[in-house]
Amino acid sequence: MVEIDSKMPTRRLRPLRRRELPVSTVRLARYLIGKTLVRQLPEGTLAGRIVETEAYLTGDAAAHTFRGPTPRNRSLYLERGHAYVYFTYGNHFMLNVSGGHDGTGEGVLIRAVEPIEGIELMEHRRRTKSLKDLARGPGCLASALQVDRRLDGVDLTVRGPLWIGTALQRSSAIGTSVRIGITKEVHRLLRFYERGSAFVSGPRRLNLSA
DNA sequence: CGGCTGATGATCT
DNA sequence: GATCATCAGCCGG
Repeated sequence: MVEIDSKMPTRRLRPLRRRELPVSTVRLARYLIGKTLVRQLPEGTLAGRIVETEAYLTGDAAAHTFRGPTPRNRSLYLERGHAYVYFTYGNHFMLNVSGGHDGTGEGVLIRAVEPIEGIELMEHRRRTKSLKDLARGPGCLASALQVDRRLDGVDLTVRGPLWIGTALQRSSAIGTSVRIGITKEVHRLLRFYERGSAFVSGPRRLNLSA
């Protein structure tokens, strides 16, 4: 039993309840650091510890909702705790958690996780055995966890194909920086990461101070 | 490690 | 037609 448990750590988890999620999207982005992202597939369970997030807010020119609702971004307007998955650069899916109340177009981009469970499946999918590179960066993360548009709109607060569980281990200090890969609102400090984690993306200079 | 570049296609103007 | 919340590969230091 002990052995099975160590290979399936997500057995000990429960989904986060919606009322536990901060309504403030900035607070949600910080809150999600250290929590567990779980992907359940017929072949097994994949899971990782969230180590890097970014907030995208109302009135934020870098947010997909800046010009209002469109068919693509409608999931961002759902009550907090739903998935917004979109496709970009011709190759990659990105996973967000919707923030705020129903009708508020905010979200948290999940940029990196520390692999916890289903590592062999992730290695196969990503075609690398470098643990730290399996889910480092939002496109890599989506590929490793087999996240695609079919998961757009799913409720992340209930056990299902994709959900967010409680933390397995406490997070160390959270650092703050500018967001990565955007061309607007570049100065805003809306990226959050676990300090000292080897699984965080981005240039080293963004991963030092608080 | 940091910097640069091409790939690739959905989305919105 | 431009843009894009990226990545892998390649180069120089």
